[in-house]
Amino acid sequence: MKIYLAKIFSEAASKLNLPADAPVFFDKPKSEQHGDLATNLPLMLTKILKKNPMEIGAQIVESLVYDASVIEKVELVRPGFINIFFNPVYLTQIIKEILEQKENFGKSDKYAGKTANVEFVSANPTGPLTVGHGRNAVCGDTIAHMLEWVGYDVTREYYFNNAGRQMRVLGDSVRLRYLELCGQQNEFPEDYYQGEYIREIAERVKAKHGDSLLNEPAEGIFKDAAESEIFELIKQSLERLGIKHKLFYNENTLYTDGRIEGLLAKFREMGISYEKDGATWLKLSEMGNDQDKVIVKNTGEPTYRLPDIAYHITKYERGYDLIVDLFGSDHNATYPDVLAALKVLGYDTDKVKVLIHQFVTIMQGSEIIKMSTRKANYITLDELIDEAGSDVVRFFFNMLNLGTHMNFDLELAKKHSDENPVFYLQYAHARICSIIRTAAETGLKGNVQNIHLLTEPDEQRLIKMLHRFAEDSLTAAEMLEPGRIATYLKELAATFHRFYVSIRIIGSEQKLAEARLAMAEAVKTTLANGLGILGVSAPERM
RNA sequence: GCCCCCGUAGCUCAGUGGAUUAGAGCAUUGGCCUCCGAAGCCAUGUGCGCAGGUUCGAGUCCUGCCGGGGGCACCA
Repeated sequence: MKIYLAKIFSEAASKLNLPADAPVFFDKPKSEQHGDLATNLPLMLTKILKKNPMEIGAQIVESLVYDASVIEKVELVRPGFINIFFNPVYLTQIIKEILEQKENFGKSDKYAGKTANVEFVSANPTGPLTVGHGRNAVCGDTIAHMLEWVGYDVTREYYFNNAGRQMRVLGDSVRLRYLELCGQQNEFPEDYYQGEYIREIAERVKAKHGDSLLNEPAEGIFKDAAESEIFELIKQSLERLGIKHKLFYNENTLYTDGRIEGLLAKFREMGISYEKDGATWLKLSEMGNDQDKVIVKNTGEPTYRLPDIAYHITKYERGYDLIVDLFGSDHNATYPDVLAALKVLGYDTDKVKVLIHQFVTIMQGSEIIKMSTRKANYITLDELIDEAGSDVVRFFFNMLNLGTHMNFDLELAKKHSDENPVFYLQYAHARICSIIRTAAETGLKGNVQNIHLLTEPDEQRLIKMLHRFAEDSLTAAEMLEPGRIATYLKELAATFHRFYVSIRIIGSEQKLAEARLAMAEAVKTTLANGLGILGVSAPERM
């Protein structure tokens, strides 16, 4: 649609000898009276041509050559907008397209042949996933879906670290609980993992090994048991939300395959690292960042920055066209270091999109719940799924833009009533399914032969919504914003519900009824496709 | 002290520099089912944190301030 407009406008522009690079930009006007699409081109050209915008507009409109079966009317209004009205009959053709393309309707092949890597969740296996991780998990998966929707071949990846201090403490936490179970009282440090799941792991270790591990160090059996059990829990939680990573990348492999050493050598060779106080520093201040940072501690252990850089290099080497990292806002200070280093090393950092989602504030009633894995003060993602269900959880996280500081209302999420926004969409889908069932009983079936009859305002509004799907889902993918899909679907559902109450399908004149039913099926398909991107089910009945 | 994010209706949030009139949902109040599913529809509102600036035009861009969240470790 916009492509066609761009074409006829550029033809007009060349006739008028207007600058070819003029910013032709079409926009959906807020008011229906202003047409279906509008451009402010005359206003934009005022500056360049130093002429009255209305004069420029008049010339453009005069030179426009368009097909009357596509565009019904073009009008110029003050102070310098050109409004375009589409031909209603032409618009109805979309219904035919949708019913032919079915689950593929709205997809784009714009990025076909490209590959993308989406790294998300990436929580270390120190405890069950919390509601806070839920946002990252759901949005990451939806972003991956969106990229697939527009043609990318996507690798969903989970990066984790099973070495380091956190994991030692975890192993030792299990060890101490085990000793307790064996009758050896001990002081359980406050900064150890307090969660009940630690005891459960210790119980299973004891069931398997009895008292034989009294002198076993934390690092071995205890840590390994904790890691594998917790990782299983995490994978199960994710699976309940329909999330499956293709690759779990262990930070440790970066050490065993020599990448860390190699990278350090490279930094030395390039003269961008130096030794001070027994530690190795990276000259980030020379790369435009605030200050130099330590990459190897005086204990000889690297800080997270070094493996992070090495890890991203592996992503480049694996040849992705797009690299997406989704982090919580607690990481917002770390990624600039990594990007700066990559840039100095000669990598194209434009390929990397670092997305930061803001934290989730959990509200239970009016009470704010502060969460901490260490203190075992949290609501797990599993508990939330138990109570609210996967669809609600996915929709809640998907319906907000990443930058929004989210207030997650547990009470609302648990309510299976009209207060819960996800049901609004699912209901529209189920309602259409019901209509189709009822119609079938009387032998009525959708038919695209007569869709040109759909010219009522409520029908046209709905048809125009259908036109927006492909474009809106492409924009959502390019902007990496799941919330846009949800916003679109809410509008589509609302438009359908309004149509439903004002216009009858079954019971109207046969040809009209068939056309309307075909349109309803198109809406159903579009809703299902959109919900599919979000990972939310489209039920036939509720 | 510095950096990132946010501030839109009572509440949760949309809003890609444009048009007399800034939108949804929930909550409130009042209507709508002998008729395709009322988990729906219609009606109901003194709202863009404050102050400047850029622009023909600012919720949207810039600066400052106020308020909230997250960071600024030889923790990840």
